[in-house]
Amino acid sequence: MSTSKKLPLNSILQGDCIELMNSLPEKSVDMIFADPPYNMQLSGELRRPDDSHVDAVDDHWDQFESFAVYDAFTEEWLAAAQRVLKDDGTLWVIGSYHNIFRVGAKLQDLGFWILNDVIWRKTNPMPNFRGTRFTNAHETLIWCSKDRNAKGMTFNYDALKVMNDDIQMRSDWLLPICSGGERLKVDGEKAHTTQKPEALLYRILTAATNQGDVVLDPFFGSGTTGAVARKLGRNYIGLEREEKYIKVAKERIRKVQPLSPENLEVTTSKRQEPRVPFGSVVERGLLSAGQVLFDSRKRYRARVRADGSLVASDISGSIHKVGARLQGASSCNGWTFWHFDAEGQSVSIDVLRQQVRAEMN
Amino acid sequence: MSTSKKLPLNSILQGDCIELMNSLPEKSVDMIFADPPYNMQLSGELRRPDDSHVDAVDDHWDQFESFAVYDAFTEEWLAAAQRVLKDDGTLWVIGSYHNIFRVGAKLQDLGFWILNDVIWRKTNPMPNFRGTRFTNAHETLIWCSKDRNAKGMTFNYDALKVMNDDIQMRSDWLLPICSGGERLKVDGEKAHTTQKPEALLYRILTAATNQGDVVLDPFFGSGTTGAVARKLGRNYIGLEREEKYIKVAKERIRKVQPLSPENLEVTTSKRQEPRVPFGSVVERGLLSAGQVLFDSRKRYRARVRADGSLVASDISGSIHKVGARLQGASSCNGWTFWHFDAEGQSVSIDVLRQQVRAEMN
DNA sequence: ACACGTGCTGAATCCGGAA
DNA sequence: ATTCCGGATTCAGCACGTG
Repeated sequence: MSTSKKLPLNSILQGDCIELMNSLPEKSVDMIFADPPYNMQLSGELRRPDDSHVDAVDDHWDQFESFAVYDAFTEEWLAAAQRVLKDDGTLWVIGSYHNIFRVGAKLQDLGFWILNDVIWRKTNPMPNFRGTRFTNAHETLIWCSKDRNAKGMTFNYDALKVMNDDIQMRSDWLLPICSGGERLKVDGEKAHTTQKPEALLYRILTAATNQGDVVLDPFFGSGTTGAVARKLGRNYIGLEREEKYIKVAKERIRKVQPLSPENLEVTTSKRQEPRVPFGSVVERGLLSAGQVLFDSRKRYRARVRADGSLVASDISGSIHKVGARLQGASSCNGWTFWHFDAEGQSVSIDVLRQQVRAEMN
Repeated sequence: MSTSKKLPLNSILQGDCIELMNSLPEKSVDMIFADPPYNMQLSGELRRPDDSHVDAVDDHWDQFESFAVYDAFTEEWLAAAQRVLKDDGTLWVIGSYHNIFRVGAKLQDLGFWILNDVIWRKTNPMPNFRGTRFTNAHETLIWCSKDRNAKGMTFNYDALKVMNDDIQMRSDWLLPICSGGERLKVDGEKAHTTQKPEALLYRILTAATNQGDVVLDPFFGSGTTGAVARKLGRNYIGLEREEKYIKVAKERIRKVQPLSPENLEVTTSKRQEPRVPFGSVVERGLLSAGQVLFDSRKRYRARVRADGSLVASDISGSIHKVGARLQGASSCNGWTFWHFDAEGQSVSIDVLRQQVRAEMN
């Protein structure tokens, strides 16, 4: 399967994603994250109860003549994706009820093998303003391997478990939508109508790739995949048709500070009986990997890693475990033991736990 | 459209659901809940970490030769369902990633119009024993109308909102799986491998049907739909091939104590209250022509004319139109916008509407 | 500095009956 | 089938301005 073509790592290629994927060497990428057009079929405008206007996704790239046209498009890009994927690679697709059933059926038809469907539950979805439906509060992701018999796909089970309070990570993920400072703007307007939150890609890349892996995003848009890939020490290849999105994405990714390799080490195998409800704080960016924690008397120090584990000299593990080991104690409540520096102030990480709980209600 | 056939209300018909649906009069049922075979493609047996055997769904009725066979089956039962459904009826289907994408695509192809997809999040899902996937912690439901232009579907928005602490019900529902005393047993073994929890049907029937409605379940199984329908004062029709399930279901439903009608009344929408024209308020002398109305902040004024229209400077028209025009809004609820002076107190004219309604019954 | 209120916004298939 | 119009309808998060 070797090929003379070299992969255009950490760059964005402009053009049609199907042609571009077909121009890349086959079996060359470790993971594909795809956020294709949803083919929303909106009719008329929508207003909030306060009579303000809802800025809908009515971009030309989301318009298809019929299901048949959308299906043909879906089949083409999925087939191209299957070709460039390594035999042990995986594909992630995100969508809503408008398109995800069609995408899911088509990828099964092509021989992809579904590993999980994952629900992104939004903490802050747009309500149903007319009171005629349930709040459309989630989107669906499909995670699949190249075919039924594929082996060796990356799944960092233990890292995800640590990120989730030492409980096996479920198929429903609660995360906020992309808003506030994270939302890219150009001249005060949304740079892209459907920018995804970095926390979502953070979890996906942590779960299904390793350092140095190649991640392809055929619908690159504002470049969330690239930004998170760079932060997490993965290589990205972005495909995008529109010049304006490429410009925004390049600028965005340039500003990303990659985490250092030692902070990217995640829990790989059986851990030593830890109790860790700390991963979501890191995932949500309330603390970042590399941050140094210390106890209230500043006798001990430890460093945060990407999966929410701590490292101090030759010890690593959950916030509880490391706290206990350092003190020579049999147990320790890491939440109250560890502190971080916030503008000169020593603040307990328990404050962050409150914050996450508040968000999760 | 009329037919001489009478509906077999509150009974279970034995046989093939497609034939049976086609034998029922068309446009005759208000809602269909369908829990079709998931077509799980299991290979080999599954064991827990303690080496105990997992009792998997390996029933003969869940086996299909290929996606094509499953799709053909899906198309047939969906088409039959579409036929028996009233024009303002809705269909609910539940499935997992094994089948739901195929079902969703097919129902879109048949012209059903998706209203929501709903995620049933399980509080107590079976873990992934191998540590190779995310915990498969949810199932997906699709709620759809008969076609894109369907109108008048039942959705008890206000009732659901009250059920959810006065916050609009979201598309993700957290409910336990069916276990414990609710789980039907025969000779100590599960009576049916995929029995659904009554709480799930309770929410669905409360949301999308009214008392006295006819609910059809083409894959009746152990009869959860029938049990909850009876409890909630809905009529059910169950279709089931297997004698053993019918026996269990009949016995189960017989034991159900229906709730009394007054306990079944749910919060209703303002939309369902009788319309009162503003003119009748004037007609009845609750307000008289010449009276001056104003908004709550007293920024706008208008005068009532004899026919129930308002005048403000050069604008005249209904209470709604004048309110909208004055504010520069696209619409306005005149009933809540306008106030009048009653002995120094500012009173909403909506009070007068209530008065008329009270007099009307 | 901190509390509080106001305003804006987010992948949305978002009304129904009478004329 | 199309138009008109009465009148019902929103949650969480963040930015910003005021006290």
